[in-house]
Amino acid sequence: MHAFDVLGDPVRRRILELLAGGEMPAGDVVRVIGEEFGISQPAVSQHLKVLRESGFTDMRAEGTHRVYSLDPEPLRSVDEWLDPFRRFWAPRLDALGTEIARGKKARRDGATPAPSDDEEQP
Amino acid sequence: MHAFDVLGDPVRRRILELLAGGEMPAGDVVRVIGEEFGISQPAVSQHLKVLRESGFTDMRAEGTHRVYSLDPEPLRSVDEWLDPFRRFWAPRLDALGTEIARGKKARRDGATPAPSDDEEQP
DNA sequence: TAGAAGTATCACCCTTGACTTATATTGGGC
DNA sequence: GCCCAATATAAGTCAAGGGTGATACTTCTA
Repeated sequence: MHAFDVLGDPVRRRILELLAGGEMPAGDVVRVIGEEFGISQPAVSQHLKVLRESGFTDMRAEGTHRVYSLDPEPLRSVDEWLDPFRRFWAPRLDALGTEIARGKKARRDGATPAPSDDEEQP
Repeated sequence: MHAFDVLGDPVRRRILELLAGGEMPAGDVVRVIGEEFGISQPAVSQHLKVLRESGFTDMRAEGTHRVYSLDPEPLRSVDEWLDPFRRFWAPRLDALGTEIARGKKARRDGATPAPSDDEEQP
């Protein structure tokens, strides 16, 4: 399952938000999510499974408890996917000068400004 | 449809990448996506509809053509949703812009980017 | 005005995924 | 050793969404 599919479900997004606050046993997740979304223990368990298998969480056993924690890797990938778009709303971040220069130059040359990535110029 | 659901589809993600390179008539999108994914014109048109209705794109008519362009707002929301998680992979969230600039500079200077954070100081 | 190009919409099929209830599994305490 | 608590898995239902071919709509052009 692709990272964006995983994040497509509001329950899973909420679970990740919970885990961003620190590790948590499955039971606690079930309780909170159960209250907030009105779904059963198996439903939550299945969401935890998806998160686990897609790499969003780590899990360790502690007695009969399963303690879940956030693994940021997939979120980081999502963040990276956003990179080429970021220039649309974060003009001052990163290589703005370069981008503007290229855009102006391209326009001067009669081309459509290229979007793709940032390389620096001489 | 929630932004993350929209992004859950690889075809739609690809269309957004295309539009990040500049506005494009539906026909061009159909051609490129058709080649890359092997799906029909109606399929692409339906994806464009989803993108339009969920705010990811703007559209204007130009004769019989429909010219699509990127609207960054929803992607920006996604980016914001990531904020609370960024501390897991971005050192010094409080100065993110600065950090990115510094990283770029370091790379330009020929330094190998360190895998772990926290090796530089103010 | 007819016809073609460009695009959207319709009606339908099929798969996928998010639930449910019931049950299996495993560890701790008595 | 038993039983309960904590969690996972199984089996089944249902709705949503993505695909297709057919068709409608609109605007240029001959």
